[in-house]
Amino acid sequence: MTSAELSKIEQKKADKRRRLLEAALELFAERGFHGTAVPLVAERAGISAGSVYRFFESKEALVNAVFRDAKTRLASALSDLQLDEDPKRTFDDLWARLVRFAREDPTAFHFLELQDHAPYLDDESRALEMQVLTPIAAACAELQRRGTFRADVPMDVVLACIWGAFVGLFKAERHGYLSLDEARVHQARDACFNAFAAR
Amino acid sequence: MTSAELSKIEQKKADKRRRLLEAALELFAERGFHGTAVPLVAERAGISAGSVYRFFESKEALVNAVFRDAKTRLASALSDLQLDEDPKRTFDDLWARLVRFAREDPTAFHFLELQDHAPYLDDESRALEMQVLTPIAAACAELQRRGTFRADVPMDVVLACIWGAFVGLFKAERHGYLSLDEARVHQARDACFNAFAAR
DNA sequence: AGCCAAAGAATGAATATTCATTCATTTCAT
DNA sequence: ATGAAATGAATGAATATTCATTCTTTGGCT
Repeated sequence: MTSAELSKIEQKKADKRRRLLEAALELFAERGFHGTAVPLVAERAGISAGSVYRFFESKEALVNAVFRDAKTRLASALSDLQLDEDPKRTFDDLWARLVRFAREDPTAFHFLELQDHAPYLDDESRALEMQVLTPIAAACAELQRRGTFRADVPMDVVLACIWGAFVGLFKAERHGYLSLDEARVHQARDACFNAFAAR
Repeated sequence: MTSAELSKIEQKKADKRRRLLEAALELFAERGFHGTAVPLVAERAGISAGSVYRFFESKEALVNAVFRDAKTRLASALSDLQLDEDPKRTFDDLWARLVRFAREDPTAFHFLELQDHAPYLDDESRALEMQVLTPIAAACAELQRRGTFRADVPMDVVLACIWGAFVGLFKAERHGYLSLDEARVHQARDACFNAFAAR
């Protein structure tokens, strides 16, 4: 067996794994963990039910892998946030990255929104929760330090409100209450900024 | 049979129904619909598994009843919102009512947050979704009409952000990211107001 | 009142179904 | 031809729902 052939097989295997993760992401996002049957995931991924267990030792292991995958993608969308001279730019950059993730990976966004803090997530998955908040918190903290954001409102409150508003915005769009063009996304962004801007 | 005796039995039956709805609310909020076994709900309600079906024809019918119950309570917490002379007062009243509901009925709040738009909700339950948004939308619309809120940001966006921020705030508290005293709740309220206040 | 038969409510074991997981068999690549 | 990979029917545990039985209440009768 040549190394080229080996890699071909590895590639095929990796591809199946990817399809499996994607199918699971879609179905879990749509119907929840307990509401999704493993054979259905297998079918959507184009593999047999039995083969699922060649990749993941249990349904729980699968959902944790899906979670880590999605969370990691979100975290990397927020990594290397630039702290610009102009504080508003810093905020705009943060917001733009969030929007980009929600637009480019809407299923992952939906999944993370639903499965957060679920009891079937293991410790390693739990640990990842922070990793996303950290860069957002850092950006907000910097805005506070510079006096752009009011210093009297605790970090936690700022974060919860901004993140909540963002999630609410895209959830409303998903449910058809709302259609978000770029102008509206910018209005919402500026509203969130103004909410905590020092006067 | 006297009417007093009749009412005693009716009362007992109504009491069981209430316990059943409450147990279901708690468990569904905690573990989700598919993650909750009917016999467990029965046990927590202090009745037998079989008796559940004397009250509700199926698990789906049960979850829909729970949903309507919770949604109705939230709706009534927002009914008769006062439109004060002072626009800020109107907003503060709205916010205070939301806080009151989230504090007095946290399980219902949590449940509604999770089960919104779930596929097992029927048309009647879906119809109720609006009922809650309506008074909030009316209050915000009035604030826009009076020029307190900027008129260039669409209603939908204002609503989604404020509701999202509110939910995010209490979700963060539930997850232990945050502890909310009255001062912080007021800060968040004022931040939401400022977010959309005309300058 | 006090008793009794009929109706109704409640029970929880039994049933039917669904679903995660396993494994004997087949397919495929080398 | 051989071993790894894949399959999907078989397994068994879990679970929604049913139903034969038990218990409670009711309302007529003396």
